[in-house]
Amino acid sequence: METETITENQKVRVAKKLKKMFGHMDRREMEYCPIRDVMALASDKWSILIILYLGYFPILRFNQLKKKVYGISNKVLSERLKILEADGYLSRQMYPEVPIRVEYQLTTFGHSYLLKLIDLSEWVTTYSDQIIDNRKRFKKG
Amino acid sequence: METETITENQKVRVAKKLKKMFGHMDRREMEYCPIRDVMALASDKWSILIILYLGYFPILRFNQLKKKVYGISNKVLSERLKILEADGYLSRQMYPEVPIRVEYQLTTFGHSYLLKLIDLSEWVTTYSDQIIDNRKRFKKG
DNA sequence: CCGTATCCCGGACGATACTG
DNA sequence: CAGTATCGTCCGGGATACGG
Repeated sequence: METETITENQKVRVAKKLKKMFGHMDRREMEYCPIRDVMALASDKWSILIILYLGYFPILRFNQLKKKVYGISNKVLSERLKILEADGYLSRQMYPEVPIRVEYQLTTFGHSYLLKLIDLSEWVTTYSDQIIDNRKRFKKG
Repeated sequence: METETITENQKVRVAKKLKKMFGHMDRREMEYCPIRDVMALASDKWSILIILYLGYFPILRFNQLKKKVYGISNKVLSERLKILEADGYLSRQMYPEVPIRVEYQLTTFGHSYLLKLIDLSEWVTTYSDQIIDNRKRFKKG
């Protein structure tokens, strides 16, 4: 399992993108930072899992999500859902039946984010064995 | 600023990828989860910023990084660097001069990860205004 | 200069109980 | 069923000082 080497062409494009991004970050320095204030809220382990599961199962209810996202507590799940809803990644539909029913699903915007998240997750799952291995070798030597 | 709609073709590819990923995650359920155990360690706000800065400035010393990654403390920076080094994203080169000099840079592996991270960060910076806006409207209504 | 060591605090998180 | 409320815990993370 070998990581592809980076071509010069890629390097140039990367440099350009970074330049643009850092320009963006500098301009509003101290005001707000997209990475800290936006990305961090949707790229923690819980949020990622929630979004991926909603990508896989288009509609999920609260307790279904709770079962899928193993180990999450009521409180944290409810908090995360509220944040993700507020930021526009997912929608919440409540049916005032008895017992009550609430359904969550990704918005169009959330689907767009899902694509990016899948790319990243794919990369990570592909290389996770290698990373675990790196970790072990680092510990030893 | 409109989010592109998702084509049927994309949906199918997404479903396939997710199926593969979740299969991967289920198979080792309880043993370890790539998202939790690998991705989460390299996708928190500090790690992202460290890696992006090392993408922009190929070589950085400890205190240079500390200045760039605004607000990070000695302790956290040193912890994150150790994790990122252990997992293979970056290398640490020490020159036993007086005063000592230590240089950090991305490995080839780290560059490969950087590409994915840039994609995500680009998406986020592109839509961050919209997200902030979503957030405000949610608060009001 | 590059960190580690220490101390301390606030906030994140888990568990549980409870309500509409 | 879908959460909220409450409480206790724990640890991430900030500040400072110091050692190699």
